[in-house]
Amino acid sequence: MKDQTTELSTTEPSTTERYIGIGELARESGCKPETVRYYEHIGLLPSAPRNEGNQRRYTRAAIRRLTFIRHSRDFGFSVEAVRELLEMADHPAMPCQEVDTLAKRHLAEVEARLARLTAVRDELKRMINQCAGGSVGQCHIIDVLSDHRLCHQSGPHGGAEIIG
Amino acid sequence: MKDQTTELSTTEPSTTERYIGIGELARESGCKPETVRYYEHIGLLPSAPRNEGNQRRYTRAAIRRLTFIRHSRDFGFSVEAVRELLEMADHPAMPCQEVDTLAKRHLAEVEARLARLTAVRDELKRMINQCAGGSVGQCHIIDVLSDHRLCHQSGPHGGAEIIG
DNA sequence: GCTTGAACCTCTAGTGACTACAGGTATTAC
DNA sequence: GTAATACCTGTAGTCACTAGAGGTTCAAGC
Repeated sequence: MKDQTTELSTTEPSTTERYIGIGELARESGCKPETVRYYEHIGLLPSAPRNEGNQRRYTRAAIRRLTFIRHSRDFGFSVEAVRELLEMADHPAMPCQEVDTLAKRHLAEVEARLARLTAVRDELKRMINQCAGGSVGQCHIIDVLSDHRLCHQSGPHGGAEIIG
Repeated sequence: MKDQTTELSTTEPSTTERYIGIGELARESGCKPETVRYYEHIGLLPSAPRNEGNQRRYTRAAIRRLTFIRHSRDFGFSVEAVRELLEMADHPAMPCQEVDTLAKRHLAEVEARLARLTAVRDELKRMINQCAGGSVGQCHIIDVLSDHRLCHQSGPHGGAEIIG
């Protein structure tokens, strides 16, 4: 189940390994060349070695590291959290408690977002269903948006920044 | 149930209405003075009249309009959608079909986000539960992040930008 | 060897929806 | 009169990229 390819550092290519360009790396790991350059710029990926024409050359190790990054981002971890996860993944002998803590904290945030988003969905559904379809002046949707007291939820819904 | 305060335009204060400052307006409608100025800047709120000292003065109508904006934003409507909703609310005689369409489109987006966020939550839970608590090298969380094939979900989770 | 087109390079600016700050002016309470 | 607070404008920063300008390098075909 577990092999030796877990290490995510991109150092030391083996003697005859094939190098790939940034385009192929991007395709293989599901992102764009611009994003790869951006990740290098902010230090999630190490500076890639260059060929004589100043173009970046990558090995398979870079694909693994970038895939890890993309996958972590897909899970909603922030770039800073990904930075910490990479740091941990680069030290396989360390205890994984910190990884666990990070994941649990993120889960808690995801669940909070889910709760707020669910409340928003329910309220949206309710206001759409109650719209009788007349003029704007009689529109229940506009009413609810005008007056918080018409909401079934008690508190505010949580702010747009929280629900996406 | 319905009164004459639905109109959201901030024109024509009645002869003896009390004016309030930007701070009180912000408090009353649940946002910050900076945000009020920002909304004026992007044209969601009309330019407020000023007193002799160049400070903005508002009436109750501004509170209603700003509350509508904040409430719509809390529901996750984009600023551009809020702009359209305000335009509609300002014309109460028009049919409310467009309002309905806007709300339904937004509901569909919210439901899509909910589905992706739920998938992320389930996968996060699974990987946290399967972590035996040893070293990073044996950590199931790191494994799953390294290798998409270990996910129960088939496709990608949808991208961080989508889940918030 | 030459040409063409794709891929690559750097650097800057833009996105959305605010938020924060700097450096100044006005109002209000005592 | 003075001190604290509220307000003003304008600019820059946030997050995680994305897009574009303007140029260079590479790979394939002739």
